[in-house]
Amino acid sequence: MSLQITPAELEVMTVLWKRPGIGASEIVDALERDQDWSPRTVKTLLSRLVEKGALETTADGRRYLYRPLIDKRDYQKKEAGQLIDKLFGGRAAPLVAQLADARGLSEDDIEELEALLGRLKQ
Amino acid sequence: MSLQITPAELEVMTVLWKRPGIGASEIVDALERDQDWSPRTVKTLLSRLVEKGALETTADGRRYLYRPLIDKRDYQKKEAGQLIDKLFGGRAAPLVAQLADARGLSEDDIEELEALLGRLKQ
DNA sequence: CTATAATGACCACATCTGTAGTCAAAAGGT
DNA sequence: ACCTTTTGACTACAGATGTGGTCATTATAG
Repeated sequence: MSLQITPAELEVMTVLWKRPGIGASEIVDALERDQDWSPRTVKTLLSRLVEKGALETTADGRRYLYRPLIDKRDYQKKEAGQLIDKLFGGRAAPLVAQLADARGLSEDDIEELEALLGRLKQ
Repeated sequence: MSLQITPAELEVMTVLWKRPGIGASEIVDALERDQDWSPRTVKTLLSRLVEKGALETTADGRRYLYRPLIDKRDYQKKEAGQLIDKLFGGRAAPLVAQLADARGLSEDDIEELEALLGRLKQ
């Protein structure tokens, strides 16, 4: 069940998580700003994602509309879990410590985390 | 400068971060418990890591001792940063929220995070 | 209607990764 | 002094990945 999504494919998923149900050309446009990919490349990534079961297509005239079949939150959870297991001994706190050290936490981050911790303590 | 370390290679790095300066056979032994790799496979990973500049070797008689050239903390920071940039819009708080949701935070985690936040607020 | 543009299907290809085999030199047991 | 074992060097090879081309069909602008 753990379909492997490569970094390049993730860029495509990110676009579709934001705007599910768009066609290939819109995806190409959306990616043009960040990536320097030919439309062919994006098409290939789309095909592979469909093949993998990460996207579904619905016909819309002569073209397809694409929609994610995997949930963004689920994917985030899986990736975050893998990271802390592989690199942080399965503990969340050291991860946050490294992040704080590497790039600092904004006031907002700190507040948000405090609120989160408050909620977790019931 | 951003030398790419693959998941398999990371297993080797993890052993060497824990016990820098050991030889190939010790590394093979250490990995035998978790991975099911032939000694040949481990050797290949070691060669590639040396080639990439992630490890250095020092001769010890007819064999090599291996030592990490990249710092574990730096690597952790880089990976954590990449994860939140790619998947969490660069914000730490949502990452922690997902982790909490996916696997829960222990009492210890919560305490540690609170202490960390306290320190960050000066 | 006809030339052009857009779209999907299929194909190509170098590099990276996982996973190991072969070989030769050196070290050690007997 | 040999045979075996250990170790490093070199080689192999399939599948994944990044990157993009060709072709045929269909829609669209004149």
